[in-house]
Amino acid sequence: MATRKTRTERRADLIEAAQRAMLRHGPDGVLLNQVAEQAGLTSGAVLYHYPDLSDLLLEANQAGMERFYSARMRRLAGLTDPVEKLVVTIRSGLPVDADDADVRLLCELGGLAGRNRVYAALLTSLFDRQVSMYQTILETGSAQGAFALTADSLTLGRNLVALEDAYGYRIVARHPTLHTDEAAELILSYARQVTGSSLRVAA
Amino acid sequence: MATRKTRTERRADLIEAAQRAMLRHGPDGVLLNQVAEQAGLTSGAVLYHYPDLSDLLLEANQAGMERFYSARMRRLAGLTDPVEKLVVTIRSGLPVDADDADVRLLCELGGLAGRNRVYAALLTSLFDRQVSMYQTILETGSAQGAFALTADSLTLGRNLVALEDAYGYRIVARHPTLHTDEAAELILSYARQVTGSSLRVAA
DNA sequence: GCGCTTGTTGAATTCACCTTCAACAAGCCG
DNA sequence: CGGCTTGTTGAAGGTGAATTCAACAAGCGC
Repeated sequence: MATRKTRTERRADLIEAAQRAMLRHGPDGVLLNQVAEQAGLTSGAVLYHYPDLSDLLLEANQAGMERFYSARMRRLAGLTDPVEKLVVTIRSGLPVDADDADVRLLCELGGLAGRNRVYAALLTSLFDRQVSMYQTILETGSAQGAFALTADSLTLGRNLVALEDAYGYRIVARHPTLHTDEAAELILSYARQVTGSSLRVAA
Repeated sequence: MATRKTRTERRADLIEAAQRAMLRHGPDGVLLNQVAEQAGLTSGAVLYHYPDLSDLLLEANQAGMERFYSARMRRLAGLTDPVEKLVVTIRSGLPVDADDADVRLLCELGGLAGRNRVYAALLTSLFDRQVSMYQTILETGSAQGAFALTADSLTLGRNLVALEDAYGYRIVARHPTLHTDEAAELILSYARQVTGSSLRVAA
């Protein structure tokens, strides 16, 4: 029997439980009882807080996306060197390993997006925000003379995010030789070329 | 009442029906009756040919992947100019529009791959085969003096396939401004840079 | 045209999940 | 401490899907 919690606490628990359940069973295949099990509750209790399961799943996925995006921004916050910013940001766009929860969830949603307009819109927005993030890094670095960009920042930003995304899928699918380090190096090879920088952090 | 067909014909029908049903309902959410409906049969008839639905789904997805890959190879077959090969191949890796059946199915499977080792292996294999395809194009072009590659062909091939894949997801998710033409141009911008070629087909 | 194999249906069964709800436990506020 | 709100359970009922199977139709070999 689960300990009684306040409305707010329980809703936060349920969002995490829903994320875990979706990782196991997929965002559209997940069952009410599976979420309840992850939360250590009965299905009735879940329904008490979220009368419609799809509302809970949507909130859980939005929360997952925001966590991913804000973690990237937070890592960026302390840095000033454009080269360091770019290198760190490329890393933070990749899953740490094949079991990375945030990226696995994003990949699941990517599949769904073809037939679910809501998730499609959310992912599109996330993509565009990440592109903007890169554009800011690239243009700032360019203005400071650290980068000599070979194309407009929109093109470069889109390609950088695209590479991250695609390698995220490969890593999550457990490619036997293409792990996080290799993926980062592949993206860096592109970044070096289009920034004209060796991307070595100044001493 | 469906007309009676031979074993082979019906199995081919069922594979197509399964593909359509998966496009509507997702590869892991699809129901036996939905496949039957697409085939114009009852669930019993489907089960007669495929006692286990997951076998049918697997065959349908393998068939989808092979069709995608072999269509790319076929488009390549008649060409001799390395520039033309590269340009055509980049195009053939993108969905024609957001409703492109083959790519939509591949995207669905990409999401699944995080928790299904079989589909993960199939997609990994498809990725690697496409990388090899690009490597051949790039190295042949390089040997013929059409390209001056800026990195090893494995790096470039992987990045080209990665870009295709990622933009496939964006297009399928109906990005408002990033359509097939724009995606092709983004990938071409990368290809130009790493081949040192304008990628204009010689007259 | 007869009989056998192959393909298909429709109904019956079973099972899993969702949904609802009456009962009850835990705090909180008077 | 007594009543009220809030959170939770467990069981009951309803629904829908998978599965099984007896019956039947369509062609093929003879």
